Amino acid sequence: MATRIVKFPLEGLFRALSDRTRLRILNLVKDQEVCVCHFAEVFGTNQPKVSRHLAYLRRAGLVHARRDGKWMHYSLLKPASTTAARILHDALSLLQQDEQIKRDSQKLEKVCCIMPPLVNIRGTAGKRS
Amino acid sequence: MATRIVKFPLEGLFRALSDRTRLRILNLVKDQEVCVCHFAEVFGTNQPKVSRHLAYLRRAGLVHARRDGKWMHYSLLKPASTTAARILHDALSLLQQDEQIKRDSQKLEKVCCIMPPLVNIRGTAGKRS
DNA sequence: CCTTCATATACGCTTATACGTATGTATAAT
DNA sequence: ATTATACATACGTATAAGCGTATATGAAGG
Repeated sequence: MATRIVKFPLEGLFRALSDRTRLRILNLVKDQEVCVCHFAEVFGTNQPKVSRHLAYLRRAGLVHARRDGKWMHYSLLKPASTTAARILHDALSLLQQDEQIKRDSQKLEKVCCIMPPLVNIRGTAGKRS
Repeated sequence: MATRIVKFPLEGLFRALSDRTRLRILNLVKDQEVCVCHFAEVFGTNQPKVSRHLAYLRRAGLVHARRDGKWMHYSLLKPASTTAARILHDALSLLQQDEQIKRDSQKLEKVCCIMPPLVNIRGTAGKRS
């Protein structure tokens, strides 16, 4: 909890939403928990980049992190303010018109099916469901 | 028209809304035309700062500038996208809960009454203090 | 033309963002 | 205990924001 991002809720919310990667993340966690490796997989980018944006969103209070063994699962956290929540909701619904966002959603669907939390089905069978 | 700000509408909109001064400007032009000197007066800040943020909002397509002799009057320009327009509307309505924003609106009301566009009624009536 | 007023932009500076790469940390497996 | 995995953070760097001050531009008026 070192650095605080939002001094006044609204600027903070908008700044959090002013980055493409963060919008893409929020879109993926819109209605499901997603783990870090899946973001990186879907976006085709490196893990630290994803982690940094996730940390940003965490500090902004927009996502929640849940540890599950070695994995971290992120989910959407609705803002306390109902209007802020509405803005976020509107933003996410408007995003659905974007091609890249649509592709992301489709990719996530595939990736999640192919490898549940991750491709860790090592020795044992479906460790993860 | 030199620099373009918005590559993808949504990030651009959010970035435009991620600054306190710009939110304050948008609040004031929410339902009336306002000239530059009034922004500076209400915010108690210098004119270049206001002009720069107005230029930003102009490039982002959020405000419209109308020249009237020496004065420039700015007004709100609804985004083409209806959802973007809704986000902007929601943002502005949520802003009404902010104390500084409320004070701004009140100040503008006074300032506008005291000096129409500006103290430019020169020969005719009272100047301005 | 020269001045004044209203506004816009240029300049120099400081701070904030975003990034890739490298390293740290926590959990789990061997 | 050592190693591997999943993730977080530190570091260095490049670029963008935002600011105050100075200056340019454009409209009116003398």
